[in-house]
Amino acid sequence: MDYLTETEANCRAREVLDRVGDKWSVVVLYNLSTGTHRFTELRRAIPGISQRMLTVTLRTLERDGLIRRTVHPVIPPHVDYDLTPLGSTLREIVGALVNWAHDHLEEIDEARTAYDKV
Amino acid sequence: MDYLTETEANCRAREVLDRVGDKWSVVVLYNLSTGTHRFTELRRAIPGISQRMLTVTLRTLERDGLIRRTVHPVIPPHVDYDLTPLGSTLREIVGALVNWAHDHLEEIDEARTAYDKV
DNA sequence: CAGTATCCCGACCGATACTG
DNA sequence: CAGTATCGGTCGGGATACTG
Repeated sequence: MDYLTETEANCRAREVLDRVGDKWSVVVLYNLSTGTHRFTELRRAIPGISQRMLTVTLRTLERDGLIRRTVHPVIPPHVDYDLTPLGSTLREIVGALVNWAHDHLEEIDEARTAYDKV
Repeated sequence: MDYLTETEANCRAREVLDRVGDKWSVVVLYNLSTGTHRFTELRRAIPGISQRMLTVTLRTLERDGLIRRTVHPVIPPHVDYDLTPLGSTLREIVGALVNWAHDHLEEIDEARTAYDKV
């Protein structure tokens, strides 16, 4: 693993990391890692996300060029979301992150409990 | 890459991802990836972080068992921070994330500009 | 179905001052 | 040096209602 200098790592990269690190982006990207999904599919797949926040998150990811929004002009409306090539370069990292969180949930819970006990 | 079911990926893991994904955690973890650092070293290394937020971030990471805080009882105070074994398991992922952000800054900027122009 | 549009509360976080 | 304490503004984000 190469390490960037402090300046490289911390200055502009922080802006980008803020994006990836907001409340819902990683989960949305993870769900789109498996392929194309519609708005309502994502809403169902992500417990707790509000309609507003799903919209906002999707727009932000689209603006950043990470996902593509495809509108099919039919009635009722049909909109598909999938990863762009740029978004696909995040697939591995996002997957690793979600797997890490899943694998270390209990360790973190234990650490918190131990910390709070003191 | 194995994909977790929606439920596995989204429920409890979201709590953990919120931690990793907050404003400063990734940057602090990244800086500690290179080894032990003192409070003021981190403060200098991370432009824009306030004293308060560095303290809060370090406490949270310590509580979650990701970093270790070592107080040397001398005057003036000397406190070291480094990754725990659990924290070390995040090293690769955090490094990949920071490198990704650094490598794709321009693409994202271009995507934003293009999106905003429409 | 896939959104907009508002309202509004609470937390996040920066600024500042103080301390063992 | 490495914090803690307090204040206050901003804004993330939930709830609700409405629409092409």
